[in-house]
Amino acid sequence: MRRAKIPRTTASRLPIYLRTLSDLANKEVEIISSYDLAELVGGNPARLRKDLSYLGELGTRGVGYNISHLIYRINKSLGLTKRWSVAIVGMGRVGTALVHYPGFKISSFEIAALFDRNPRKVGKELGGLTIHHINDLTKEFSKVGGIDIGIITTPPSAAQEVADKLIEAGVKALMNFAPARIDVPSHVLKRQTDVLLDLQILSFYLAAKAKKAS
Amino acid sequence: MRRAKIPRTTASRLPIYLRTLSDLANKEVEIISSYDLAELVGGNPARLRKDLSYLGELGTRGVGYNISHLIYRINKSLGLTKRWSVAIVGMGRVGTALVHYPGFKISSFEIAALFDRNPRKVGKELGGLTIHHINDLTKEFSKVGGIDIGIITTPPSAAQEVADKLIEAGVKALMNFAPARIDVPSHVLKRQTDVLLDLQILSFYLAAKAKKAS
DNA sequence: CTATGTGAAGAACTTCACAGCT
DNA sequence: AGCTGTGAAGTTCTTCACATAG
Repeated sequence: MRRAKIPRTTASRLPIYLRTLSDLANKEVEIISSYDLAELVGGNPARLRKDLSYLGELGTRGVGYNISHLIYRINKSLGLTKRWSVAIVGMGRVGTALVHYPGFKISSFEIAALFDRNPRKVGKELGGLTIHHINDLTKEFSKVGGIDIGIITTPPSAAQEVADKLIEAGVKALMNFAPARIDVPSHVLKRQTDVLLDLQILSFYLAAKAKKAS
Repeated sequence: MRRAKIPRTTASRLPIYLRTLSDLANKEVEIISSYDLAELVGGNPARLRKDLSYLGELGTRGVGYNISHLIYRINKSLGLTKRWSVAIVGMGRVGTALVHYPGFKISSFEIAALFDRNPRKVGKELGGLTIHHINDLTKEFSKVGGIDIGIITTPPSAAQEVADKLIEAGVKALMNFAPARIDVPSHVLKRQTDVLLDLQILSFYLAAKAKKAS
């Protein structure tokens, strides 16, 4: 009865499907075919159907997919029916931008604690939360009943140290915005985000295209 | 004489190699083996060698790779020997954070123009640049001699409109930070960045692990 | 007749394992 | 002897094409 496990490539596309489907739901669309949805998300309809088939038989032959049902099932597969607690460390411009990111409000992710090393920032309020000192990480974590995900928005030089502290305090996953590689034990999940790396990939394709044209 | 074209997966790893190699160069390391470098970037040494082999025969058998030579060649393959002009549209928290991101200073990307729609922001200075009104996009572009890459940091509702304007003004690539899908003609490159999508992917693996443990 | 679900074919990527240089 | 470069094997992902269901 249990389905084969979801491939990594599929998992990374599910959030994109989810966003597009939510947009459609807001426009009161109820049903969509794999062809139309593939067009919207950019991809091949067969791949889309196969992706969705990993979650179960969600469509109706001859008709298409019921959007709200699809949203429900993707949410479930992504583990978004649970609420995840998030802590942000580093209240510079990036950390502050994250706190004010409106997307969080309607998401499954709840920003539950903020930290910084700078004594001038500690004690200040931001988005309804008080900024605490990094050294109080463990203490504050237990106050809010544990943190699932740590987001690192410190300067690169502090990233590894902060990662170690977050892991010691019990986070299960890290999202690193600092432009520095961090090492984590294998039981901790990690994702790295960096504008510069993304721009460099763009540059690669830009340069390739320029060369082909010449 | 010409090498086979570089696979997409390789292209997306080259920036990571580049960062690690630069760190090593700063520590005065001169030579590294595929084994040691693979360990640092996280990956299989054979894959690393194959990746690098697409750029040419860069190593010395029995010895390893010369780091500064490798940096030079990766830079070249990524098109980073050229300078790319970047415009940022949307001077909210994310746009502002980008302007102050120190990584740009030593990169091949030069922020050449800033735009916003809000009349209260237009005319202000930010990181040595004046913020212009979106309607002056084309005018300002020609002043700075053209823009290669447009970065969108507006609210989602404005993203498509801004994308259209940027493309009309001649950008060849877009990087979209707004949590909205944008449509671009096939001759324009596009990359999407969104914390929420990344967190949802993390959530998927977190949930999968939790299920396995139970 | 329409659109899904999916084996099977095909393409892309990874890893192995060893020949080939230094 | 040591480490790269790379065919070949192995794995994963994508796309095709059609049986199947409504």
